Amino acid sequence: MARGINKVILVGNLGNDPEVRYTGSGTAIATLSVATSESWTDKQSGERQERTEWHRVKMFGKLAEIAGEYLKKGRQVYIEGSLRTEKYTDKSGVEKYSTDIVASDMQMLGGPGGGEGGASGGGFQRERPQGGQRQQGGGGNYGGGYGNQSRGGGAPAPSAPASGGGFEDDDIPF
Amino acid sequence: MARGINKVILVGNLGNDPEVRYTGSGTAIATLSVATSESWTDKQSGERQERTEWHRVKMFGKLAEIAGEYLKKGRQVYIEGSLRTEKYTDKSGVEKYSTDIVASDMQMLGGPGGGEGGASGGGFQRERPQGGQRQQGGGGNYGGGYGNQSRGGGAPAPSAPASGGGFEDDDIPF
Amino acid sequence: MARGINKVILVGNLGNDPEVRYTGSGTAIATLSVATSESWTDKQSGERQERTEWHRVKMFGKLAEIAGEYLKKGRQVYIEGSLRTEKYTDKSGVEKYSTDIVASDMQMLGGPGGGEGGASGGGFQRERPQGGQRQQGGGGNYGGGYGNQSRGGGAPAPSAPASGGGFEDDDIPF
Amino acid sequence: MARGINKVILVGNLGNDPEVRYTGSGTAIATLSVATSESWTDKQSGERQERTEWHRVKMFGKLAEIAGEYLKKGRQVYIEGSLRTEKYTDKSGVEKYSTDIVASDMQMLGGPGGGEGGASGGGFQRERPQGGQRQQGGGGNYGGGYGNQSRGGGAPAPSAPASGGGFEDDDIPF
DNA sequence: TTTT
DNA sequence: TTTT
Repeated sequence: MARGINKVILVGNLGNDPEVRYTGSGTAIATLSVATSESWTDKQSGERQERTEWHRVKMFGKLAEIAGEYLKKGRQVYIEGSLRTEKYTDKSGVEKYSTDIVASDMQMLGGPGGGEGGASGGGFQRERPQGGQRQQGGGGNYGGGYGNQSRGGGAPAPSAPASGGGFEDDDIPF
Repeated sequence: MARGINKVILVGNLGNDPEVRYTGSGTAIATLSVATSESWTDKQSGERQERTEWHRVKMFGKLAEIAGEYLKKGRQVYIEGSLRTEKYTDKSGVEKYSTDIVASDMQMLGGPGGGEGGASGGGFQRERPQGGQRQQGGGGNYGGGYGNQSRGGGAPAPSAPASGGGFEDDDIPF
Repeated sequence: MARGINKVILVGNLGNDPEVRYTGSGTAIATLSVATSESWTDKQSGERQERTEWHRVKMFGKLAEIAGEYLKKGRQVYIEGSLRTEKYTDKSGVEKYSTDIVASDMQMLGGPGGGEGGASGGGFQRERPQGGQRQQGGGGNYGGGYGNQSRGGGAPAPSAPASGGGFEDDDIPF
Repeated sequence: MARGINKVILVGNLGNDPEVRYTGSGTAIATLSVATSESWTDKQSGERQERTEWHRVKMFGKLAEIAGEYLKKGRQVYIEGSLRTEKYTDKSGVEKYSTDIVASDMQMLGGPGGGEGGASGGGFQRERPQGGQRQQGGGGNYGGGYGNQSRGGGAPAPSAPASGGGFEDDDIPF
């Protein structure tokens, strides 16, 4: 359980192709660099200004694999995740902090190459949700699959109603 | 998979105790009425105005059970979910539309009874996330458990790395 | 001030060109129909399923004008707004409810025509924020300008339609 | 205008009273330390784990003043803002990065002292929105006022510190 | 009514 | 390092 909400939503463009690595146990880890930018006209100078913010986004497991396969430099993406700040000591012994966004959901948007990138692979479809819930919040993007795994730790909650358990639509008293 | 993001975030108070029903197969379904309000001063009359928006929120499974057990009228909650509009025909044969928020996450906030309501029950804890991902977006609230079940359909995605699979912290190349 | 958060975030495609109308006082009102969809494989039948959710989005003022000018059927958009449910009586005297999303921010995403649609008009740039705050939350999209006006009252943006200008409720063509 | 969405939503508790400073031109700047935490049961050890994430949140102007007046250590808050990473060189000449959340909206939630903290001050009410728009996204919280000023430039709210008022970068005590 |  |  949580005490708190720690949520980040980004829509931006990749500055580079994703970097994908694998852990000893074979879990993919992707790192993305995502730019969000804005521009405005300076009131005093009247000049056009621009500021770009770069976000380091980490993805794990299936989501990382999809990122590695379909995302490319320049591509526009929607990312949902949470902030995680890590403290580390660099080679010179200096303590530093680094803030990442750990993605729980990702969705490719239009843009360069935007058209062809749909995850057509057979492994990513979502299965029929239980509980009469055809529709799911935030839902249905590539994070769906990995979200499962990562949010709740692999096994379904013990108390979850058995799947395939005769939940008929006309049972649903909406 | 999805084409699109359909996300609602509410922080509001319950107008009533949740109504909980059960499907034939035993899945709990809770309906909540959540108020979000705002007030402002009318520019012309200078009078104080207020508008309250009432949201009908549906929850399923474990999340519904927690709502039924811990949420009470007046309680302040955080809700995350998605919009679902249903078309139905009322008793007099009139076609109507009804828009619900299907919750994927919920978190009790302070307020009346706010202090004691933490889900202390043993069944709701999240298990250790895999993939070196100690932390999860939005995550970690009561929706975590049910999110699993509902987002991906019970069983973990087949391709998920085996849990308990020797994923050591020092494997994580952050 | 508010007691509560009432926030909607959509990424979807327009089912039609926006409909733009004007109030008696000249404020533009745009209505958009935005689809978010998802698909999954039914666990029992093994068949591919799809569900599309249609959202009615309202925009006002500058934001509505930009929508009318740049958005087209098929276009992918990011929308941020809030839920507003209206009760009304139809021609046959039946009470009905209708839930809209009142947009406070909008951003055109890639997709059909995605490349050319940037708001190049001279009136929409943001000026230099004060307070050392170069960067602003959510900020910087087309909603920025109108958000000003609508979120805080205060001094309407110079280009905003004059307030107090006979904007009667029955002018509102919802 | 923007190309991108950079949005953070937090619900957490303050680790300390806010620190409030003022720039040379009189703009308030508040720094908050907000904790979001989650706990889970480690699958291997079966032990209870907890991880707390600390977020540094910056507020400016009116929002900062409200924070300074009403927020206290332990208080639960809703924060909406955007990520901003600053590069700086510490005293020993080491380059470091620091990631803040620049708040655009804030709302006090229940909790210690949660009941009494409503912004009763006369200056914060929102005025009647124009355009038939009684209701506003996310809107209506304390960020409304300052959001105006910071999001769009345009005409600063009347009570906003004078723009162009010698707010130099080296005034900014980040 | 969109999109993939 | 992206994008417009």
